[in-house]
Amino acid sequence: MSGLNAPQKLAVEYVDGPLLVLAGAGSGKTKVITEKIAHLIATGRHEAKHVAAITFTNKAAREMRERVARRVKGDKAEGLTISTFHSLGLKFLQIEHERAQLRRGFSIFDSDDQLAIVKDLAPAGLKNDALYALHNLISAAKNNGLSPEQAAEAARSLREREAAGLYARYQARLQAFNAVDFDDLIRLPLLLLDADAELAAGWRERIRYLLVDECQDTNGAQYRLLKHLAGTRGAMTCVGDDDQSIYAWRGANPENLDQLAQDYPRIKVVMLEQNYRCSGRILRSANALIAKNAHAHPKQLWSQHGDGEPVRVWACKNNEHEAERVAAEIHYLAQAKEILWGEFAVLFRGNHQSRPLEKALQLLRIPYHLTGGTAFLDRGEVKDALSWLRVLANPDDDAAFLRAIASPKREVGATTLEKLAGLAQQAQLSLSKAAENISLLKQLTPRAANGLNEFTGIIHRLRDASERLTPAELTRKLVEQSGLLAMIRAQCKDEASYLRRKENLDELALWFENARGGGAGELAAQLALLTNADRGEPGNQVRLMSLHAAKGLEFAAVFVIGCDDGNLPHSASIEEGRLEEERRLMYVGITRAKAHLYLSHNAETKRWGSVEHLLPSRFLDELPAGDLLRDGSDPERESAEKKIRGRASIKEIASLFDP
DNA sequence: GGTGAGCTTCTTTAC
DNA sequence: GAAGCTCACC
Repeated sequence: MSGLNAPQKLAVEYVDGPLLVLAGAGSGKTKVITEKIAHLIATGRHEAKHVAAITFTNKAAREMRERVARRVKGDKAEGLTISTFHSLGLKFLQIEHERAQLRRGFSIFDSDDQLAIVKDLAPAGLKNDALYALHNLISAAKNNGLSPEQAAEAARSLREREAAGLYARYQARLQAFNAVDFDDLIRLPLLLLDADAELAAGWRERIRYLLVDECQDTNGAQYRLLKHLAGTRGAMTCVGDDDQSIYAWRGANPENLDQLAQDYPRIKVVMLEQNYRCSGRILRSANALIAKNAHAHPKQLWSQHGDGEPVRVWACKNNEHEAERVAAEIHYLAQAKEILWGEFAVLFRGNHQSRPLEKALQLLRIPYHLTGGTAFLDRGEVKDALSWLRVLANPDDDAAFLRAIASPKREVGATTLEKLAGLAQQAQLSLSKAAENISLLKQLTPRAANGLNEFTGIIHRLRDASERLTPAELTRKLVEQSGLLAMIRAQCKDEASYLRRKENLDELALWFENARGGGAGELAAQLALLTNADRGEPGNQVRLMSLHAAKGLEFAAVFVIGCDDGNLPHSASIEEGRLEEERRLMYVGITRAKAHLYLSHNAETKRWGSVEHLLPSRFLDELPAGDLLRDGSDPERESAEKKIRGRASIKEIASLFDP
């Protein structure tokens, strides 16, 4: 174990009881976790198969897996669990599915599927935001580990009581579909562990040492789950930073960090306050910003680094201008400072902000990798194929059936489906099973029955074949036999768009090829937990991602774009009084940078087609003026720098490639 | 039952 | 400014 400072060393070596590591940004917390895993294994304290590290994003899990692989060689790391809370919950449910009253191949409902249930059950005519609100209330109850009954008892308003009633029916619907939603991946394991001490003991036997990253992001249910896994002996290390709590909107409860000390009075607390990442000016900016938040336990982050470059604050005309400046500056810095493409990151509040950037980077032939969002899984053709896989694995998945039966169209329309739904309900069957039922089919028009028969036939053939095929092969076969490929071919007017969509389907199959464990159904469930962030290896490419996705990463040069009031902080968060979380988000962005930091704002932006005027983010005013270099504040320096860069516009740089 | 024109409507973030 | 929805029409 090399290169650890005293508190880091203490955190790694302390294994005699529960440990809380309060780790400031850039203080080496991932290093502590990976070193600790290596330490636990190397000292023979625990075999790898009894150690589990939990993170919040798949990306963080992968990052940690890579770092552990570099640190622990050979088969020593065999059986080590590094996964997200949700992946662990999924694994738990796939093993314990019977106790959870789920059948093998159960589906995971994504946000769209979930909302569709709410829409179906809620009073007709509710607007989208009311439906979202209801779903959020259900989700909040689940995140607190409440059952529908408990939610009803806890309800403090009419709205909440109505939502609790809806929750009960929502859950019944999921049960009927042999499906779970994201929240159930935490709630159901918790429910089972609460109810069965033996089961809990069994899982503690499997997971004898637990490490939890980003502990401030745990919600109520996750916190109780981790207590189950750690048990009363508290064989665990929790790492967290309340200043980087940015997930309250999905139920995260940073007070869980304090709760730990109450639940484990013997807990040892280690503070990591030395920042190894940021230059002096960057760190001072971050410290000044976060000091505006109320703190129960203020940290003092310090660093041995020199001042470094000033933090640049750019006033841009609009998003295109901003993107062009960023691209040109990256182009310049890469040459002048010999910074690799992969050491640049452009961070933004919303994923849609990447578009102008992509254009500008393409213009300059700068390779980039866009992570974040769920764009891949949201592609229509990918959803279609996944729906087919879900029906194959889970005949009770009505949501998947409804999508699959309509892609491609086979003369089964809304009228038939409504009729089928009625018949299915009477017979207590799922849609897919009802469609296989001859006597039920007789009650439909011959044309509709034909269409359903055709569908059922294909499903049966694929299901038979699925036993001999790998998930990847099954996916490829399905794409052909379902008629999906032909449908895409017919829909696409030009060859290029056909190929692009076909490629997405190829990529789906490829993902299955590289994934391990389970049949197509299990893999399809795992896939539901992935986002764009988890696709492909980002090579030596400029990284484009949301501020949320950037947590835990570091780069030589960071551009935080769109520092506009209303965007960062976001207007919705301002209205809901979540300004401190927005400030933490900005803090996370700033502290990703090692040497070069750029914060840009815009005079105007286009929103839904029309132009909107903007003011700079209020957070920019909270930064120490002495460490900033604002546009226009130092004309002499600016003109000197312009001379060094030697070019006026991105067009001129681009013309070097395309004369 | 399927299709396209014309209308409305906007989750930021992610498992 | 795109995506989804409704409705008239084939």
